Amino acid sequence: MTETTSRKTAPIRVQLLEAAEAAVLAKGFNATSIDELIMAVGISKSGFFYHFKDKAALARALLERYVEAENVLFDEVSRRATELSEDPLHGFLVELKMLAEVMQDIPNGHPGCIIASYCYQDRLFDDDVRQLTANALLGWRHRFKARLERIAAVYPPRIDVDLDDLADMISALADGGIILSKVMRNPDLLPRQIMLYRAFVRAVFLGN
Amino acid sequence: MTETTSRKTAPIRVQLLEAAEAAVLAKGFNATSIDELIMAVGISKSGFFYHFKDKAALARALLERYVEAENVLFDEVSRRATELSEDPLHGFLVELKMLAEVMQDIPNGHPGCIIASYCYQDRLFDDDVRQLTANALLGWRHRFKARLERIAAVYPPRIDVDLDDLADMISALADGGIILSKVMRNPDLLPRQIMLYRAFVRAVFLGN
DNA sequence: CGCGATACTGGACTCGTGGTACATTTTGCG
DNA sequence: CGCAAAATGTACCACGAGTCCAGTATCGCG
Repeated sequence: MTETTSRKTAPIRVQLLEAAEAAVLAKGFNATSIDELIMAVGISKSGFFYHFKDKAALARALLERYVEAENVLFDEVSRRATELSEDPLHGFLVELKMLAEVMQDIPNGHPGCIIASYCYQDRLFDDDVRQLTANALLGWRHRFKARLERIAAVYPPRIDVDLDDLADMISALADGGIILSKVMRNPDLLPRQIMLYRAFVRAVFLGN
Repeated sequence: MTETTSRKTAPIRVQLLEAAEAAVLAKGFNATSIDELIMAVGISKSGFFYHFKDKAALARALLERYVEAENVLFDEVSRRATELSEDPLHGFLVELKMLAEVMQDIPNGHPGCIIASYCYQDRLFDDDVRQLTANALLGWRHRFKARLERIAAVYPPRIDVDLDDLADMISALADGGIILSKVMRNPDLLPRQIMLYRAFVRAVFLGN
C-alpha cells in the first residue's frame, strides 16, 4: 500500500523532512528557517511544532532518516550483487559498479550527505546527534570490512593495506566525491571516484 | 621581519579571519555571528565594518586566505620532495608521505576544509565565491595531474585509470578523510587515507 | 609642528526573522 | 456523538545584520 515513491501526497511530517533535507544540504542547518519549511508544505508554524518539539528534534529526525535510507540502499545493492556471484571478490566488484551506477543515475547528481553537512556544523548539535553520525560511519566501516575480510580469506592481499582503512576509504571517497561533484558542478566525478576505488580493491586482491 | 608565525599580535584583520575560520568550521557561516568575532578580538562592531564592508566580504576573504595557505603548503611540500629525488614517481611518493606526516602532526587533527564547509552552504554565497571554490579544486587537479603525467611518461601505468580522476582523488580523499577524522574523533584517519592513496599510486605505476 | 590618512570607538536605530508559548479550533474516525 | 490527532492564530522576545554618523587616537611625513 504505502510505496516508497507514493503517488499520493506524503504525510506532512515526511514532507517537512524532505523540504528540510534539501534546504539543509543547500544552506546548512542554521540558515534553514522553519518559516521556509512551513511555506513549502503549506502549514502553519504551530503545525510544525506539532510534528517536532523544536528545531533540534528536526535535526535528529533528518539524520536518522538519512542514515536509514543509506543503509537500505547499501543492503539492497549488496543483496543484488551477492545474488549475481558466488565469489566474494567478484561480488564486491559488481556491488561497487552498481553503486557507481546508482550515483550516476541520480538526476542532478547526489544531493549531498547529511553527515558531512552536520560534521561542518557540529557545534549546532548535541552530543546525541554527534554520536549518531559517528555510529553511522562506524556501521559502514564494519559493513565493508566484513566483505573485505571474506575476500581476503580467498584472495591474499598483494598490497599491504589495513582493512579498516580500506573499508573507511569508501566512505571517504563518497563524501569527498560528493564535494568534488557539487563544487565543480559535474555529477560524474562522484561515480568516477567510486570506480577508482573499485580499481584499487581489484589491485589489492588481484594484483591488477 | 613579518614572519608567518609572528610572535607579536597579528593585525586585527587577520585576527578576525582566524576567529572566523574556527567558528565557520565549527558552526557554519550563517551561525557565525559578527558579534562573537568582535568579542573574540576585542573590537567594536564599527571596527569590523571598517575591515569588511559586509559579511559577504568576510566570507570571500576567508576563502581566499584558506586557498592561498593550502597552495603555499602544497608548494612547500612539493619543493622539499622534489629536492630529495630525481625520479618523478619516487618524488611523488615522498611528497605524499610528507603530506600525511603534516596532517598527522596537526595537534588536534585537521581543523577542516573551508571549501567543503562552503560547499554544503553554497546558497549562502554569491557566484563569485562559488567560482573561487571550483577554481581552487581545479588548480589542485592540474597540480597533481601534471605530476602524474610526468610519472606516467617514465612508468607506464599498470592499471587503467584516468589521470584527471587520479588527481582529483587526492582532493576527494583529503576532504573525505577530514570528515572521517572529525566525525569519528580520530585524527589519524586522515593521514591514513592519504597513505592509502599513496599505496594506490604506487600500485598504478609500479604494479605493487 | 601640523596635516591627513589609517584604524578604530560609541551609540542609536531599523528591520527582519527565529524560536517559543499557549489557547483555540478543525478534521478524521470508530 | 465524542475523542484524539492535526493542526491554527496570535502575541511575544531576543538577536543578528546592517546603517549612519560623530568623534578620537596614532601615525608617518613634508
